Amino acid sequence: MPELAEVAFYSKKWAPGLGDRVVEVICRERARIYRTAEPGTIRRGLKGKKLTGIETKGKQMRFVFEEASLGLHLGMTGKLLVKGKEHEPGRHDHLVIRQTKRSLVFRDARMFGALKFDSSAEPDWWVKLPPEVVSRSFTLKAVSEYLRRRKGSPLKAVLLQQERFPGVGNWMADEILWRCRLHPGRRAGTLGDDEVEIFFRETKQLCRDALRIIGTKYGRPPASWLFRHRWRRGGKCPCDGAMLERATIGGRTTAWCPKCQRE
DNA sequence: GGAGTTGTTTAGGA
DNA sequence: TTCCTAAACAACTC
Repeated sequence: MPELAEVAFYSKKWAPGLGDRVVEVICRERARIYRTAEPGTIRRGLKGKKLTGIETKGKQMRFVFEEASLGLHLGMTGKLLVKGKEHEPGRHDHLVIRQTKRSLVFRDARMFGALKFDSSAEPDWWVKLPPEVVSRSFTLKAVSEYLRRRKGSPLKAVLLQQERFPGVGNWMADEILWRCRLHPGRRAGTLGDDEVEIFFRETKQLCRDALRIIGTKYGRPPASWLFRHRWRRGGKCPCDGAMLERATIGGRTTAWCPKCQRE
């Protein structure tokens, strides 16, 4: 489920644990989320440490402890919860961090999520993440160059590239292209300068809007967004009422309006 | 029972 | 080399 704004929202779920110390770490050892970090390392590295900070970049999260960083990606079905300090881990609770007053829980049914651990303050895997779409260093020039580099790819596939559009996922990509009135199957190299500029502007703006609406209180986007119509059978374009189309583009289910987003 | 799911990585082909 | 696509991962819902 989680894209940029949902990740921002979920990261705050563990905020009640800020300033409190880790008493015990429970890992479901064989869970696939440990493919990128040893459970033993995480257990030893976090025990006794105080949670001091929470950050997100795109779909990545980082929980900062004293002399330790825990990286966390929610994958497709990951969720963060806070439970009582005696919380008995459920079937999909693969990581439970017990503090003095509560348990911080990472729950993930499909286990596409992943963890990372480092005992330094600024681990490479965090520092080297690409600039956020809403930041100043996300520029028209960078987007324009990237579109040229991926000139043969459909726009939908390009927007899903985390190295350039960190945090953009399936529904956000559809929403951006719908706002731009660009067909998702359009090849990246065929855009004119004016279209590139619109693409750049709408990408940034949608990320801002999503963070505002979903990022802090998990609000529901207004009915004027494609979001509210894209999954419904017989969904209609909120702009002109035309029946939405659906197909696999860039390997993912894609919805668009055939009337305003012409090929 | 089968198809589909808001993500990422990797293998292999062009 | 570089870029692009499809498959694999796993569990749940419709």
